[in-house]
Amino acid sequence: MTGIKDVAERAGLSVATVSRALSGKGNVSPTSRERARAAAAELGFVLSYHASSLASGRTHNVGLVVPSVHRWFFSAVIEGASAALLEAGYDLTLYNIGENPAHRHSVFNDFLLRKRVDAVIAVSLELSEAELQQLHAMHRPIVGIGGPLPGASTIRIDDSGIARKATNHLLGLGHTQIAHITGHEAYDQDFHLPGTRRSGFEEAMNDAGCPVRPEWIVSADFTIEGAYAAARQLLASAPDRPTAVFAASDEMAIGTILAARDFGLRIPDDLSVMGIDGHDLGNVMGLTTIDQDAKGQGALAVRTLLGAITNGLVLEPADTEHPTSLVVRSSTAVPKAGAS
Amino acid sequence: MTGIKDVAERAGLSVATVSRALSGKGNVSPTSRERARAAAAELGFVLSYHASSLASGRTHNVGLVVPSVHRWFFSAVIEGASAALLEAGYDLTLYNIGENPAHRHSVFNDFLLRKRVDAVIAVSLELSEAELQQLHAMHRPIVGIGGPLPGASTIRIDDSGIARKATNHLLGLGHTQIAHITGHEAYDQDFHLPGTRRSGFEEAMNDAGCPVRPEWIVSADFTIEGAYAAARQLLASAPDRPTAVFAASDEMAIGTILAARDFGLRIPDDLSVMGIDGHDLGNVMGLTTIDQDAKGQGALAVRTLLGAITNGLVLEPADTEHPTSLVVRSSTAVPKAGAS
DNA sequence: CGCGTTTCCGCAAGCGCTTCCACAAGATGC
DNA sequence: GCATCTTGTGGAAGCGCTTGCGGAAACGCG
Repeated sequence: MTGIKDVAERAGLSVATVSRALSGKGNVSPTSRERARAAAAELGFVLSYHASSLASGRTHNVGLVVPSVHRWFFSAVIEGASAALLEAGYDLTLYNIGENPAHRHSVFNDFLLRKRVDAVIAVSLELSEAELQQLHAMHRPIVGIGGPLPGASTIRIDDSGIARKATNHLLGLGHTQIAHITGHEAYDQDFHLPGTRRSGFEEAMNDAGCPVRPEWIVSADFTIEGAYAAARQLLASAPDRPTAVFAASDEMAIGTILAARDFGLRIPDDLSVMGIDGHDLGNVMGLTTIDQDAKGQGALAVRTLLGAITNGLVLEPADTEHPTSLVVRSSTAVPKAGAS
Repeated sequence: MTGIKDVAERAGLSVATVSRALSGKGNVSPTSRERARAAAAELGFVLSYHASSLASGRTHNVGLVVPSVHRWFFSAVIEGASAALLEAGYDLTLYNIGENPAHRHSVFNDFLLRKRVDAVIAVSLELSEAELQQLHAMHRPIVGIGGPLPGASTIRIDDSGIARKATNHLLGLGHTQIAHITGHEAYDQDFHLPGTRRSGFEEAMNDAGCPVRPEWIVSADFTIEGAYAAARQLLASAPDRPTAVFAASDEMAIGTILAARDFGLRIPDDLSVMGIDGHDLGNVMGLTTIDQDAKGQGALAVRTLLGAITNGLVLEPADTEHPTSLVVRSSTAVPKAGAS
């Protein structure tokens, strides 16, 4: 294997100068810099990042902790973060927690402590006291996405506001009989997200003077499958059916649409449906939604961290609100005349 | 930061012995081993993997190169691989190539050569000569999934066989008017996968004495959206419509089902649809499919690589065929009497 | 032209581990 | 009884870089 020594020899420079030339730090004359570059290129030399990390303390590697890689939000964040990191020359180490508690435990008590990452992005994770402590014990910048993360900077969206905005969209079309699909309570304990969106919904309804019917608030697990089942129950009773459904996520909105079709309901004629997210399938499904730009959130997290790393300053815990946008497609419309 | 030196001091042992005790290699008396462990635990000590890698040449890190993290197959492979790696104490570095050619270039010419990974898993990537060369220049074990990878071990499924199996399922139900949704030619150049599945389809049709109608073979880009558009065209002409569609992937089958619904076609009464994959949505959509266990393939790739790493032997290029299974759900049925 | 600055560069000391080697005991063989 | 293994341990030499330090060369200024 060719090392920096070989490059130095070939370039007729010292190892130190080659190191500085290639990393761009320190004063190196343009001539030497060019010679170092040329020699490295000719030899196909690429720095050993282990050695580099060991010597410099910088790993050029960011850890990304996610609860799952399958669900839309997480894969979108990964996509956004990975592109931004690649661009910056950083590696991305993925820690996919999954369902297994043992895995979760080892990620926090082992993997993250290996001093292999310069920074950590944690996505939608509600951490225990102990986990939080381990995280901070790394003494590395941390950014949380999609959930609170005490002591760390977070990127979030205005969940309550967008729920109001979504509900107002339906109200504005003339709907008054609106159901809401929220997340299970278990999720609420973690991220408070279902509850926040739900209260946004209720506020908007109250402001409009529309009663919120408790039996029209059903919960699911944020997946298409789960919402499909929940929506089937909601839509089962023909005479007493909402004219619109606001789901707390696009995946649940899609499940609702699938369920509606099973009952022969036409979207949006018989039922308007909207969600929150900006899911890729939204386009095919004609889903009206509020786009939260998950990719952008991932990229922003990376920019935040890299800024902190290169400035060497400790990341001040701060909340950044990420913008969202209403995307109107064909799943929402004025309620059919005659529908109550 | 506490280092191995502190542990050694606390345990009353030499650094060398502590290293051996913690790694489990070399001869260490049970007493010393226990003392080392205890001291490490008390200090909350976790090895610096940089230093460890530098000294030992082993990184405890595997690189996973994927074209995208969004599409089902890739995220399933990631999920499977990540769990298996976590289990083994290995880190997973994710290289998401994406659409950007510059990213692709830097992954192969830069990132992978940083000597940070012990092995590489490449998923569904058709590599150029140069990329292949860079990959092999790492001198690390490589496993390919979902596509050929010259000079490396690969894990694959019997594409032709499962296409025949799928087609035979439809034929067995009594369908003769079967359409096929294949992948675009561009994909064929890469993975040969669409072509292989397509010929499996054609073989089965020929064997059954059913004519293959060229206008009933349409292509899409393997996504739900793409197949949705393609299927709309396919299904547009009411009088002359297939009674069944076999899509080369579940995502495309789902797109087909969505399109069929737009035309008021009932699944499976008016149209049987099946795919290949084992997509999570298959359940909700009632999709008959051939499950290829992508997670299992990811896990198998990891096991193969770890075996090679720990045995220190070069991985003999070998093809492993991963088993698949027919999953019959509600999207396929005997064709309606009266349909041609 | 001399002197203080600045720029560029090489030396060498690490970064925090692993592992080769040597060595001291205790175990074993004849 | 002595020679020979085996086992457990510590010393020390790296692994392949980065970077502080000091010297040499180039520069600016009166």
